[in-house]
Amino acid sequence: MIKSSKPLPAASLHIVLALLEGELHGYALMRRVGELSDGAVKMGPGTLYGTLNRLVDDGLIIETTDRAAHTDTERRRYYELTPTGRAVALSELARLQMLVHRVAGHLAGGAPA
Amino acid sequence: MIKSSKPLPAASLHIVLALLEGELHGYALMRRVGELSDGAVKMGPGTLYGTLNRLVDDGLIIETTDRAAHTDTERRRYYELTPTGRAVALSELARLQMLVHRVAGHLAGGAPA
DNA sequence: CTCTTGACTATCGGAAGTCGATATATCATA
DNA sequence: TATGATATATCGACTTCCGATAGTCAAGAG
Repeated sequence: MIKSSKPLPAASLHIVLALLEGELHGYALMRRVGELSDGAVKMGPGTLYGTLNRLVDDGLIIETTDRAAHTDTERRRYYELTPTGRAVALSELARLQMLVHRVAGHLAGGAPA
Repeated sequence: MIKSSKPLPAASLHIVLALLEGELHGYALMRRVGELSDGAVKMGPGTLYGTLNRLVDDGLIIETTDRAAHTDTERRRYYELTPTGRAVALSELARLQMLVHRVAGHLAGGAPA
């Protein structure tokens, strides 16, 4: 099996998970990340924009140029997952699912792994 | 309403989740955290022991003195959750469950929350 | 007995990641 | 015109993470 790279840092993780639902711009991403955890996770601009650039550099997301082009007055920058980014997001999701399932399962029934 | 504090950093999170299953010593914790994610998360000693001390300082875990006392030759230091720590762990687990559920649900059917 | 290996705790320093404050600009509403 | 939400961006300080390193102890190999 292909050795998957290390888990994404928290901010990157939340961003790619949010982007599984479709392209978003930075500010919307900030809100969405908060919504997905009922406000438990609050990502400020300092974290957001730096992380966004890192994700672009790492090839996990790209800025969707079409959208930016198609309105003149648009300040928003939309981002979407690359195929790689999507794979990473799904892999991270699976990791979380497994973690949650195992811990919760252990609590419920004391069922062995 | 009790203002829930910020999400735990990754290492702390994994440690308290692992300790929901019962007390463990540092080295076992290292292994368990890896097991819970099929090796995806690898916590080295540098991360482990610093984090452990921070969690003790924050009152989320305590060293279980009884176990250490009851064998002479025991080098191991066992840790368990405090009531606060347990509450935090469960709250973090719930947060992850919600996140995973929402993202996965959206993928599956586009089903609304 | 000695040598190696694995269990186990521990610390250090640098790198990476996070956060709040701040800045700037647009737009809607009052 | 002034307030507040939208929207992007950067800075510096702080927190967190990680690999390397080090040391002790016990068990098994030679």
